[in-house]
Amino acid sequence: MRTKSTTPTIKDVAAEAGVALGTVSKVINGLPVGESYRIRVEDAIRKLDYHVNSYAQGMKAGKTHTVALLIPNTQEPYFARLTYHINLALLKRNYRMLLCSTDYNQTAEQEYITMVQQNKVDGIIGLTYNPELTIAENIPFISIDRSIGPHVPCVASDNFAGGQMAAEKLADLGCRHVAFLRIGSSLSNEPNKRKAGFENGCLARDLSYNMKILEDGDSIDEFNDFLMEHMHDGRLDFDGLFCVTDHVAFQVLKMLQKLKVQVPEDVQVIGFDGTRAFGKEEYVCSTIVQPTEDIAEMCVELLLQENLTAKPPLVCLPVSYGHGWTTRE
Amino acid sequence: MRTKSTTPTIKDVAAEAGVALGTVSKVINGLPVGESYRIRVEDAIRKLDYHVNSYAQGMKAGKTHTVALLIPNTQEPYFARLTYHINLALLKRNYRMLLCSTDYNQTAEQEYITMVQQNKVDGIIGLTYNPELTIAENIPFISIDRSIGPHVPCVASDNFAGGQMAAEKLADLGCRHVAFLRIGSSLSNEPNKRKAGFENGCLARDLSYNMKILEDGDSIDEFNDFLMEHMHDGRLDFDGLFCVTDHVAFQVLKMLQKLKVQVPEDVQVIGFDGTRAFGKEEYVCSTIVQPTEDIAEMCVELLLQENLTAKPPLVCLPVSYGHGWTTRE
DNA sequence: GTGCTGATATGAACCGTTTCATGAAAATGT
DNA sequence: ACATTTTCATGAAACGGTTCATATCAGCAC
Repeated sequence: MRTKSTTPTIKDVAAEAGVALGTVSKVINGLPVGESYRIRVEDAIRKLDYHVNSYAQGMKAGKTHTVALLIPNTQEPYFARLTYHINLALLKRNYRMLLCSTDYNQTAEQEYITMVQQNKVDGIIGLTYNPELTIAENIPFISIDRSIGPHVPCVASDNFAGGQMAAEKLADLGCRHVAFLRIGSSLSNEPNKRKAGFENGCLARDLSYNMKILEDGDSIDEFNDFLMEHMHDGRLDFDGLFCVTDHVAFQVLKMLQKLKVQVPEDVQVIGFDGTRAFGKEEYVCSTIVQPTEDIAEMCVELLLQENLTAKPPLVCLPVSYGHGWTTRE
Repeated sequence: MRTKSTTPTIKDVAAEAGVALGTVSKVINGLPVGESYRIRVEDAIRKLDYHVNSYAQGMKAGKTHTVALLIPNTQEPYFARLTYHINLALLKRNYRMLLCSTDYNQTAEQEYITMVQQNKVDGIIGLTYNPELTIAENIPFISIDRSIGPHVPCVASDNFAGGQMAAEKLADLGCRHVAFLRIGSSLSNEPNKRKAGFENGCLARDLSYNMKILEDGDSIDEFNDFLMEHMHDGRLDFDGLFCVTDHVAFQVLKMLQKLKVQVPEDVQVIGFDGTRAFGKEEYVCSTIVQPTEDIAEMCVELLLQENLTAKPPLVCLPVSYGHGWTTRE
């Protein structure tokens, strides 16, 4: 009657196989071991249904095989998509993900960083607009969409090219007068380059353009005011519209509907992100699609790559055009 | 020149404060300790910026303070919402969440369970329709939306009441002839009770009703066929429609648009879940709202509650009606 | 001053791994 | 057959905490 009720340890395996602890460890880690030993150990592992305790492993190695993801939430489609792909990319490499939703709360963000220190994660992937975030130099950090400092690599879509692509697409679709609507953080960040790219594209394709730039605190209603200003005799004085995100596009489309402006007949609209209804249906509007999966892969790759030499400060990944109902063609 | 570059340990704190290891441990865990000792230790902790290594803690205690969430993905709105709230509920209790996206892959699901054993999580919260899932009895498991076995508690919305509520709401809104559209797993599960609830509500309110029940593999186009069958002279022969999920409602609304049926003038539509555009805007359609936050809290509560005595086999939480553009009023 | 009690600080042992110095056995050379 | 080298299994020590049996000491009674 000597049933060990506890989960088997490496010691139990060693006893069962009649070998030393170190030998079992080697088998587990795929290190060279005599064939007959290997077989005996493998049999014992099977017999006992042994699984390594990765926390004990981690404690010894000083590595936790865990990466924290710092992100405002997991409900907005872009964030949900990022979370999903980063999680997958990490699991693929046998890493765990510690999800830290910050809800744009800056205090929470800093607290998470501390918590993350307690949990001894191996690194952090963070999407944060907190300007005051301080990042201990000893923790590897990859930032998404915003350059935090020279020692922190930033991964983002090629937002400039995306803005340019939006302008060119509108030009291709026959627009002559276009507008750009933006709301977001005034902090220097990658998505802000969409504006410059768009301007660039407009100049290249000889489009006249207007802009309305809001900041995070501002009311979305100001876009409505902007639209009204540009209505003459029930018609807008532009025929193409580029919104900084699909979310903004969504809100503006509702305003346009109220104003009885037909989309895409009277004005064509392009958003940014590549948001799909229910995460899998068609695009909610015509859009510049962010390569979320590639961004996720790149973040994880950069974070986990061993040779720390020369991590690039900024990686821009190519975007593509996604057709939705808000443009013709 | 004896700078310890490594992170400080409890030993360093003890040395700094001039006390024993056990004393520091007690301070950390809030156990009674002489006032003068406590102060010295706390000063030392502050001075060294010490943080406990929770993995070492966990190894000794045999607890990992980690819970696995087994869920198909984090992109579909309902799943994203669940993920978010479960994560929050766990963080609140100082637990970590290991996110396991299964993408409906049954092999992956079972593999995750194994992986989860390796990682020695303290428990699992799972939303899975895998009928073959075997769950080791020694791992605490809480199932969402589906009863897996007598020893596994199931947490869900009150789906029966939700179906009933949909019927009653349609009746209140003036409908006389209604229909129910469902696609989903044929496995016995909680969401399937929406049908019975709806029937019940129809009978109570004297509504005549039709149903179209598909199974997971079936083509969504069959709903289109159903609609066509019920079109006479360009009008549907029912004036209220209940869809098993907002996602189905979304797809059916597109079909209705193509068929030139006006919503909500010709037919009013109610979905289920409480999906919001971009996770924060208005409901994408009129809907029975699942109390996601309560479900999350309940799962976590049930999973972590110490006294294992008498865990309820099924917990149903009340739903509510969420008004969207697809119903009048 | 002695003996007893209660309160509380101490540190060795342990949790489940990995690592590495040690030494035994096998392989090779002459 | 013996010396030398190579190979490789062994198990103690360490990782950073917690626990608990033991040691220390102050307070009190006589």
